[in-house]
Amino acid sequence: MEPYNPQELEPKWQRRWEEDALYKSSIDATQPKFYALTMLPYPSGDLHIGHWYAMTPSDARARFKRMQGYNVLFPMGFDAFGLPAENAAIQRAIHPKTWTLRNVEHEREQLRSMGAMFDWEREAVSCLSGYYRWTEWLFLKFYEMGLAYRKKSPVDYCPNCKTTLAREQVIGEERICERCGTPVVKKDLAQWFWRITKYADELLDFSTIDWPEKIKVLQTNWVGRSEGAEVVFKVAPENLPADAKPGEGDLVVFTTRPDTLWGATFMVLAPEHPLVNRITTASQKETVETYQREATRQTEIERLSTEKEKTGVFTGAYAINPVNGARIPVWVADYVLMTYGTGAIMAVPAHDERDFAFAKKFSLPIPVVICPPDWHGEELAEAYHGDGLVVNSGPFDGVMAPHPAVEKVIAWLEEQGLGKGAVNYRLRDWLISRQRYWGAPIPVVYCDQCGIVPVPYEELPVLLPDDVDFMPTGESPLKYHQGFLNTTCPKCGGPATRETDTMDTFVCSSWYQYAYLSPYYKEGEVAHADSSPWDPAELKYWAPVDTYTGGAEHATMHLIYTRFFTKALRDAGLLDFDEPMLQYRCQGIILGEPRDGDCVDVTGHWEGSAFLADHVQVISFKDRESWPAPVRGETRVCGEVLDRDDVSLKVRTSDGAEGEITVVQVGERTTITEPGREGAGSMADILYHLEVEKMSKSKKNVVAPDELVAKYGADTVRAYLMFGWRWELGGPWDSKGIEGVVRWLNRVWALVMEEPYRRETPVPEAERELLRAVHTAIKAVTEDLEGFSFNTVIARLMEYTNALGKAKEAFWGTPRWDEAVSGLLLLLAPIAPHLAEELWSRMGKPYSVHQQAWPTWDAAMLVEDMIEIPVQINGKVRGHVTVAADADEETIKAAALAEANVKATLAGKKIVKIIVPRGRLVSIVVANQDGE
RNA sequence: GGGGGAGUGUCGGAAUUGGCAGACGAGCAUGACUUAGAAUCAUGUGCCGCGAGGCGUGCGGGUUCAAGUCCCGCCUUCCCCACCA
Repeated sequence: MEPYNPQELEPKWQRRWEEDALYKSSIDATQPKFYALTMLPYPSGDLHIGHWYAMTPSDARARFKRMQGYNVLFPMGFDAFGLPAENAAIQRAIHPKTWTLRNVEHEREQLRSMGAMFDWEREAVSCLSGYYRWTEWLFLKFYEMGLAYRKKSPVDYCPNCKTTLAREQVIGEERICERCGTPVVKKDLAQWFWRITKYADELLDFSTIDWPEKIKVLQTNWVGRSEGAEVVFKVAPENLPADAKPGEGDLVVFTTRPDTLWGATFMVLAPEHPLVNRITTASQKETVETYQREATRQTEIERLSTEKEKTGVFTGAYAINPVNGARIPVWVADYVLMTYGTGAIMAVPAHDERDFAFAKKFSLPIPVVICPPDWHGEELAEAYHGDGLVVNSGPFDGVMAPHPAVEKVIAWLEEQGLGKGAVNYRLRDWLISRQRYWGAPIPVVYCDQCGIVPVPYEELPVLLPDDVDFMPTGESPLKYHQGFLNTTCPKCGGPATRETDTMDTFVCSSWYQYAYLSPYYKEGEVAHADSSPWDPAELKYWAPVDTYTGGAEHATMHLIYTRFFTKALRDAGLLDFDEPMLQYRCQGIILGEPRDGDCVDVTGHWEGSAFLADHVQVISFKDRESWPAPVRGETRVCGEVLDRDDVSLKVRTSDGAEGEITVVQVGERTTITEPGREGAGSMADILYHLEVEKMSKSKKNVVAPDELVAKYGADTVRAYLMFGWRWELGGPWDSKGIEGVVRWLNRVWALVMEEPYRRETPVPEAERELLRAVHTAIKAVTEDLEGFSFNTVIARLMEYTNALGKAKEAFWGTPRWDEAVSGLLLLLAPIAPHLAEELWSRMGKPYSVHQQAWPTWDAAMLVEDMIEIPVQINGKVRGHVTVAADADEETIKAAALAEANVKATLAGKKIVKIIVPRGRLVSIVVANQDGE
């Protein structure tokens, strides 16, 4: 038999499919459309196994949909603007464009080797002017709509990336940069923002989309809507400066619990609150100013202190509680944030834990909660949980809190003119300015006469100049490019300067799903305000995306931005739906495989507790069988490397769980050799012991898909990535597990290619069984592909392959066999497209397997004639009986009671009842003779 | 502190949504074919026990004829948010 040779047949079919434009997608009104999309890669130079893990199941599903009769669009492109290109330019004197396009070229080839059904005619690369002129166009549109504005404010700045970041791109408590992990600092800068907050409420509505619960929760928390009231407290008149304007003393606070207003005993302002300096009394001035300075510095330094002891100072001023006229002190404290609510709070120490802690520390009044004497246990318990009846609150005593007390108090505040119902969000407007070169220019000009002037639509694109000098500091070269910088004002014709900031790359990827529909639309033609960035006919047919797949790490970045974009584009009249992706599913992450370290055999001598090495001999972890036994001797140390840095090795110098560890110092004069390796080795080449960790180049635990494809073929890699893990969870790579898939695909090959040595005569029962296996497989594979359960898809296909292996001797050469094997190949086509195509053609079937209809199952074929059902006695299985599948309950009961082991177990027991649920199981309940 | 995942053999993971726990693989063991190995094929493989049998889905309760699955109370772990008023 000719062996299965994926290295030969995969490129062959890839060429054929391309020649025949098999995956070209075009509008066809007679067919239902299906827009399948998977997140596009950033062209960093090499696709890693994670890209394959994300993309191949998505491809399999797109292929499945196509066979089901949908007109499928499955495009691919590159998110090609971004910092790494610019850093490469600085480090290696290569232009970002050259670097990027070279990487695109390479990754495109890698993607082709996957054998995916990407429609390359629709490829879009975001750094090309044909693409980014529409990104600029959209900026102008948003500006026109009032969705883009420029504002000076304290913003997050990454000192390493040398640029500002959006709130979403600052991660965690350490407030580190999403890209490089450097802690960000605050800077006061004039920046461009997009008014995503306008859509805050709409972003909370997921009712029309099928997205994972996890992502919906993440986005909901990110938007952080809270309902409550704004209440106006007035600063005591004597604390206001003489030049105070009317209304200046109004201190607006936001609270979610207006029903606790009567319990407010003091107020707290954020240190940055504008009123602080106006109301602080002369005697408190110095204290307050010192505190403000410290608070500013605190936000700039890392705020890592886990012990968050409350700090604050008294302003000397008082305010009047509007609901009861109480005169309460106004404090300044950094636990109140200027960026949330109004930067001022009323403090209710009886109700709020933080207020309580603050009041206690500074001896501020804490009112005692008084329970009415007639409260019972239940009411007290509720009060303990924050629920209860309102007390000491004027007109609201006796009302149930928090509801309906909150609503009643809000209505009352509005009636009295003291406040109003209000909603607050955690979501901030999206800061899109980046102080870097490699991004889409912000199409705006600054004129001394006219101020901010948008570049006219007709003048787009504002091109990134190629002839720029990159600074080692990373500072944008656009600032020094006179040709780019100096321009004339489109309004008055006078001299003006261009905006040198570029847009966040997340802007480019916020609309790429529409860019694919007609890439670089109308390139070379002049655009106008009423143009469209895409072909309206394509949009009408394909959009929105039906199924989107990609990493969950984008939950509060790309995935929220693109929803915002779609809503804004809808309001601009550019499209007529509300959500970009109707269904979204996310995959997990493939982590590095745990491994032993290399073994080192070191000669040297001891100096104190450290062993100084003269010579290090490395024995690779791959040759574990030939490792010498661990040693810790006077002049020799030997064992597995557990860890490594530039100058030392941690070596495990004893067997067993305890693991004695010896530190080996490696100096200038130490020589390192490895058998089979030319020349002197270096510390960086020594592999150290790894637990499960993320893949990274420095740990040398990266799995390269190209190598796997070269060794096993793309179909095997595809199938293994679908089989090895629950797709949505991911997990550590297992280099042995792939062998199971190799064996399977070889069995599939042999199934079609190898005549059986032995023949059997088919019996009718075997034929029914074969048919049942076909239809069972069709049903399971169809349902599991639909439900993104890729690992069980493969398991079911393996089972089916095994069943065919058993049937082969009896059915080889018969129409039944042909039918059964064809079924397997059709089900296999989305998973292993090359192998399926090859075997399909070798069976003499018409090209192409990918243009065949997906098989359907017949429910009648799934029914078995005889079934084996378990018999339980008091919940334990005591035997099995085989009965006709359609046997009635009485027949089944009789069969069960006649079964030998059941009979034996029942001896001397009294049957209480017998249950036969759905005819699939017999459950007998017995009691002992003595009635127990 | 708040929110959301996850916890099943040695490992990856299955379990018509309450119905025989461990599908499908990996690994391991034994056997066949080989001078030998690799490959392949066959068989076995949750744990304890020679056996009958008992015990088993993070832990403790509960509901039920029947619980990995439902309810109550915990533990561990990962992720997100966090002086958010």
